[in-house]
Amino acid sequence: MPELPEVETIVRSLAPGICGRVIERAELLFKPLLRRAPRGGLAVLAGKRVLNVRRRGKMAIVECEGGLSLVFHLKMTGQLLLAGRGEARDIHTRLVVKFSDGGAELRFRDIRKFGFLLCVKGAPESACAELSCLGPEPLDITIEDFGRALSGRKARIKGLLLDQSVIAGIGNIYADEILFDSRIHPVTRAPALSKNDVGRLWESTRKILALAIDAKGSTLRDYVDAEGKPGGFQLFHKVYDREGEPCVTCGSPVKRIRVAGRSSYFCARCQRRGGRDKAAKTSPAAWTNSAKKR
DNA sequence: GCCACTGTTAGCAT
DNA sequence: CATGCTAACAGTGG
Repeated sequence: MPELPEVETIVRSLAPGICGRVIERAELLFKPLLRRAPRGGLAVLAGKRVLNVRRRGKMAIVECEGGLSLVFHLKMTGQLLLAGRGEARDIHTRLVVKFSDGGAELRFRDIRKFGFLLCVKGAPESACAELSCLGPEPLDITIEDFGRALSGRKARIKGLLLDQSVIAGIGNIYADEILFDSRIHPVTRAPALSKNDVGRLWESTRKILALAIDAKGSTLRDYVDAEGKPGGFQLFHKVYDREGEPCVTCGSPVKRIRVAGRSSYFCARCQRRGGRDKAAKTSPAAWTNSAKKR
């Protein structure tokens, strides 16, 4: 489940535990996890110090000496965990990174085996397509660029929010929560969004993701941070996984439909179809145009 | 037991 | 090109 807030929480909880430490060796327990690596594989990491841990979209990046980086995608059930060398590991552990100080090791655990790891040399953003194809970070993007990202698109807004090349880091849970907060129906096509809609969507995106990070992410099932602690934002979900329960705003039952191949929860009364404020209907492109004028 | 469903997205068909 | 399904995997719940 790790979406942007969960990966951000993982990165923040992992960084103090491994930054500055020297890697002794990495044990790859499930070979297909490693999608790409320099010749010789993960052995190149031996003796390298961890310099930094950061997030891009839903990916976690561990930057090491020698221009080497580990890029993790956790997909549905991946976890990055700090664990003492003696701590029991289960059959779902796919990678173990040991440090020469003999302290806590980094483990990648993944039940469904969808997750992947890249070991790249050089600036990760230019060294791997998985990162370079990502759209802007939702917490960094300006309202003008957000409108620009949607302009010219004809797909349903929910699908676009989930499209990592449009905007990076949003997944099924937060897409639904963001759409509810901005009172936009998930099947609304981008061209039907008014300027006002796009403005609210931008604001809700920032608001929901920031609140979720504050709460350390949402734990539905597998997600925990590097210390094994669950998040708390699931307690604040207003529509996700609440089919049939009353809308927290108007009391009408939360609906569930299929959009972009995913379960999508929304309130049919609060989230009207085809964009909200028809009177002021303006395509997302208007954001681009009005932004250029200023 | 069988079937539907799950937080993602690459790959393929339209 | 953009868009929209489906499969990849393992587990859970009806």
